[in-house]
Amino acid sequence: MGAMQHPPEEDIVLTRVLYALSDEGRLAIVRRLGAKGVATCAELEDGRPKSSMSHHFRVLRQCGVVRTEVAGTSHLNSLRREELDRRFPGVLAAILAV
Amino acid sequence: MGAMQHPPEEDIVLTRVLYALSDEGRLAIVRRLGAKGVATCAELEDGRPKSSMSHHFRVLRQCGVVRTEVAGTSHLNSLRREELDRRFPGVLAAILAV
DNA sequence: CTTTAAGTTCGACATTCCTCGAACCATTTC
DNA sequence: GAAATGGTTCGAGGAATGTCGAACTTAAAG
Repeated sequence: MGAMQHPPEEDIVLTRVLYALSDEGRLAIVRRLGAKGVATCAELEDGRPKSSMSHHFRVLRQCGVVRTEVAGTSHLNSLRREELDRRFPGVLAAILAV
Repeated sequence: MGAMQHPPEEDIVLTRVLYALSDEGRLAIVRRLGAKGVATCAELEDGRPKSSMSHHFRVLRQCGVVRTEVAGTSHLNSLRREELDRRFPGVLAAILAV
């Protein structure tokens, strides 16, 4: 199960990113991810069932906000900061700064 | 029909703003509004029917992105830049800069 | 090899949302 | 006053989304 679906940098669409971040739960995930740097799905679940978390991570992945690397049975998630900042300078930073 | 529904500055919620801007049509409206400063609904319709435009303007209004002042039969729309920038510094600017 | 842990996928249900026509309301204009 | 203008509101249809349980997959551990 190697390659998670990550859009290439140039295919990242602003409205999709904004949509992904318009969900409180997902924004919370992104904030904590921004603070921790890297985290597994399990570390960020907040009482929500695994299937819900998986859904949110997929949304974040498909829109290009999060990168997921498989490490054994765990998935290591991190923000695609550089790519996002090149494509939409300042957007993620401004949102995370709130 | 005086008072359009505008949330006070402190009630503006980031996720709602992001959601409002996650629609291509609405983001286009906001961009053109940012460029023109003030515009009536009719000026920004882009082939879409009036009811659709009205819907989008209401979404933008309710989340605090747009302010609408009634002037006769026309509605003058503008961005709530200062309020948004106080509440979420840099967010709107970064998005509009893309 | 069996069990366990970490996530994903599938399916169902409820909710929300977008789109657009039709009817409706003020305000200005003739 | 009547017609025209600029928007809003209502309602319906259809698409997308979030939530969550259940079953499944893969890798590590025993």
